[in-house]
Amino acid sequence: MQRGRKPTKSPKEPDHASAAPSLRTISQHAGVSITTVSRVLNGRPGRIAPATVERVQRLIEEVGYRPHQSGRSLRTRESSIIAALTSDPSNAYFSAIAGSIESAGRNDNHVMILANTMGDPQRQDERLLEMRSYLTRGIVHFGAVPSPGLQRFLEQGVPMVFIIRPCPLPIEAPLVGVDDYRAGTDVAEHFISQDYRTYGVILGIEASRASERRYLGFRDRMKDAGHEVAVGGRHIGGSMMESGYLQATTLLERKPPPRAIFCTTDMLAYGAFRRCTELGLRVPEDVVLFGFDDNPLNEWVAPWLSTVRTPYESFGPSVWEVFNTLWTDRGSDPPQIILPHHLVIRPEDRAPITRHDA
Amino acid sequence: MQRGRKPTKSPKEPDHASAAPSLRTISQHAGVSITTVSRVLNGRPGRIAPATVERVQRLIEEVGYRPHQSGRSLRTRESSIIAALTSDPSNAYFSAIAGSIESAGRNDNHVMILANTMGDPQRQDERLLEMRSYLTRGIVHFGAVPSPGLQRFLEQGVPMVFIIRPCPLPIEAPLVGVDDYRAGTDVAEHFISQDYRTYGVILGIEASRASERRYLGFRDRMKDAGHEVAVGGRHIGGSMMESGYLQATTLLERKPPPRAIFCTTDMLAYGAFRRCTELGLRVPEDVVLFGFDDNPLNEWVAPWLSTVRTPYESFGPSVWEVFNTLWTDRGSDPPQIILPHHLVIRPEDRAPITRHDA
DNA sequence: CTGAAAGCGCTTACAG
DNA sequence: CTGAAAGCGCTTACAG
Repeated sequence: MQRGRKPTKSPKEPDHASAAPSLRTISQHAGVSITTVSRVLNGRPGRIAPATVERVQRLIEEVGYRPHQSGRSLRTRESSIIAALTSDPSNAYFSAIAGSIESAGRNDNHVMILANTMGDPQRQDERLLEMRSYLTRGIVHFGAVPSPGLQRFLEQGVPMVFIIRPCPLPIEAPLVGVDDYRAGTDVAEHFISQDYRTYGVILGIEASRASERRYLGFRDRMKDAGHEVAVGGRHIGGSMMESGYLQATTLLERKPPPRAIFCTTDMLAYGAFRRCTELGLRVPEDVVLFGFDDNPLNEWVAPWLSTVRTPYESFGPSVWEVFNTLWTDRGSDPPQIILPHHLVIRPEDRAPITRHDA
Repeated sequence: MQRGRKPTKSPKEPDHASAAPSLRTISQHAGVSITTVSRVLNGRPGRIAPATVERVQRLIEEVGYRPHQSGRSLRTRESSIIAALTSDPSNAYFSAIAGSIESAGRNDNHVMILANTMGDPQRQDERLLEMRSYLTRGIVHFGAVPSPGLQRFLEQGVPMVFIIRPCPLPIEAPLVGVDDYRAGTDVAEHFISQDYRTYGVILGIEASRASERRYLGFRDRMKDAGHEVAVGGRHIGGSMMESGYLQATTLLERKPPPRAIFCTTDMLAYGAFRRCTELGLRVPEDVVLFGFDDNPLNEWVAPWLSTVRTPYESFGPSVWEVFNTLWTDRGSDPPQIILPHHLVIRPEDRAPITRHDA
């Protein structure tokens, strides 16, 4: 099957490629130039005859034409892709936020790539390079770690926004998060008001500035009130739950054991919970666990977990807002959005749910 | 700043674009043609002088060059993107699977787009069209709904694999899942062996063939044994948890209420659990709840939930295997991989976790 | 072992 | 109001 003439067909032609129409397809059917179709598509200047617009639009609709992104972004040097990089993909709270970002992006026809860095600086850099090769318009970080690549990208002005966990480098970077320090003091305040007497804390990874700030706020307020805080340890690999379990093990061996424990994320508290039940301790009757994030599942399966609720549904729109700022007035101060938080004390009085339809 | 000569520069030139090297950058620095660089990059035929290879490779490494995906896929009419479409992004079990797929794709330099269809046929079709405009190499469906677009894409031979929930259309389509019917009978078998006497079931959405099959297997086996099964209702929108809650409400109003309830997914069981606790019923002492999937969080926060465990870590590699089959021998029967399942009965004897390092 | 050239699908000055 | 043409970065026959 040798064919050797000049105007070669496309190089590969997979079976289903025939199905994907191009600008040319539309232009031929409509009897106009591809320029015109492109302009209709983008609502561009150089106004086009209403009749033409309508005809072209109908055609586009009919064949389900969508411009090939590769052609478009090759030309414009810009894509409609944003990337969400995380070191902790199993975190359900992150999933919820990722979902909210994805939804918010929908309105602007953006698409979201999800990538796992495994919390490894080298992999993170690899991912960053990869994302650039896709001309991603923006990168969302959840749990970034310090790395040379991160530094370089930050300096190059690649639009990046950190969610919840601030940039791990000593650089002012765009952020959507909560006032971690303040939230920590709020939890301390609550503990003090309940007069729990003995206190402990279970921490996330060393590199997490969010975890650090929550802890500092908590500890500072406790110290002010003259209370000591026992530290269970640090997250040292494995899952957060495992880590919470191990740190709880350490804490609960103390004499006396802490009556109330602040965990800097719900996942840690889940692990601690298991240890408590193993020891026959009831939560919160014997040991109070206080988490952070309010994982969406809590209200169903963790009625024993008090926590700091952060509005995960708001992250999507806020991240979007930051990106828009970044895309338009580049050069201004890095935008930071601090979302409100509040304490959720459980068990709470729960009203039975009633069917709202039917 | 009017410039009008022929060899125009790139159309837009964002500030950070300078940072992204191209084939030309490398070729100039190396003093070879872009053809050669491209060949080194792809390990292509027409063997290249080892010295050249090395020089080029060093350069690539140095500047952190990665080929622009838009250029590449415009030329090859193929991308390295796979898409995961779901109607249920908040499902932690799905997140776990998505993570496993993403990891598996890593090895082959693929990237994963995550998109939410909201279970709406129209949105699903919109997403499908959009994914085609990105030339996605494959689409993974979790909870697809019947739609004209789905049908069309299936017929056009776009590589798609359904995970857990089979294709909702009467078409044989690639699948990675479990033997749902059999799993349903297994649960029934267990219930019977425990002699729980009164039985109920809480179901997912009508369109879910997976949920349906689990139910049928369960009901058939129960019927064989002469037991009746009370149906709580159907998922009719809202979250799965809410739905489980409402169906449990209905079931538990019966006289006598079911002693054991099979929920076709863990999320439904979570909702049911809340209703049980509201009514002061203990799980599993008063009401046995049996779920499906074994959400990774269960072992930490739901020691009361027995469930059918499906090996979510195996999904990534299996999905990949199916895609590879689809990409190579197109035309053969749609590959289907049935992963093994087993019952997890909780509360189980749990050995305390010990630190494996340090 | 290496390179010049064509062309994938798009957008956008430029010229009518 | 409309179109011809250039060029984004890549891969791949084809020709040395």
